Amino acid sequence: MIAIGEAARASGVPVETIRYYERAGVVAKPRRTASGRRVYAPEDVAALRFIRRCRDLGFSLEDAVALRGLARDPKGACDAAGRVAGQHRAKVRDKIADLQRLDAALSELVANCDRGQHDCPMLHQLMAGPDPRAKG
Amino acid sequence: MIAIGEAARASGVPVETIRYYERAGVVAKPRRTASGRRVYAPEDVAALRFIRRCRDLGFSLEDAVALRGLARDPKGACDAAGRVAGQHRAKVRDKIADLQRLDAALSELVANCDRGQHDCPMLHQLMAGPDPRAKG
DNA sequence: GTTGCTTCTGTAGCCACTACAGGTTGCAGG
DNA sequence: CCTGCAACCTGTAGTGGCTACAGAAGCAAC
Repeated sequence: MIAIGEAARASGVPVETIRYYERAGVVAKPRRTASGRRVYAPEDVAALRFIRRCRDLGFSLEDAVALRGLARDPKGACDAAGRVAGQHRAKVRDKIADLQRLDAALSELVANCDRGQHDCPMLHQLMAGPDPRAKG
Repeated sequence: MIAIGEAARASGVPVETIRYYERAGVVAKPRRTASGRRVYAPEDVAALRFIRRCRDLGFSLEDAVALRGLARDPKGACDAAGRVAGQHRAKVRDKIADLQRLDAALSELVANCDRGQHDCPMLHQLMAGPDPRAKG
């Protein structure tokens, strides 16, 4: 039974974020002392740590809550968890691909730059580049 | 001299976003008709298109505004623009690296999953994984 | 004149926090 | 017992870059 500051240290979740999680319904409301201070049991700390690990892996809070639910459920949780993680990984890979396209486009633009030219080819490209329809 | 809807079509920036850009000081306030409707000149549309291309390349609005300023300035703009773009590309690459680490971690976790096991190794890992100090 | 599209202002919501302001509690030292 | 200070409390506003309304008004065509 520890205070919020110690729970923060033990879970790796900042104090303000713990309170935010409580407000947002991500974790259960902990008990309080007579004076109104939050008091955390070991399982509350475990929940916070679980959420933090999910967040470190890029899962949304919604996914994190779902995974936490699955972790309690002994039946068929592995399949479901695998599906959640698989979908998340697919999104991560999509984003990597997007960023790699961005990197390539930026590299092409920057390549002809920074040589002190009169007319900047990058700025020219930005002014006259792809038309609105070709957005992708 | 066109209305906002046509400016949106011509620039590829949605109407609501154009108004948001105006509020946020990203683009200059356009003239108005007697009844208060916004009226856009070709150079206003060009500015919107410029901002949109910057956004498509992942630049922040702040960078987009800076680049637009440089595009007007004939002196030394290329160097400065190259620096802005170079820094942005570095951030993009950092993010790619982050996401690739995420992808690897997720792949490892998912690998032993989705086989209908009794105890899900991924959920176990999330419950007992890296401690709060080893956050990176 | 009336239908229906466009435009107007203003505000709230998204995500996941983060950072206050302004007050209370708890504990240690003197 | 008093002082001082850290930790805690609630509530609210801000971040970025939109997006989505509500409710009113203008404008063109039939």
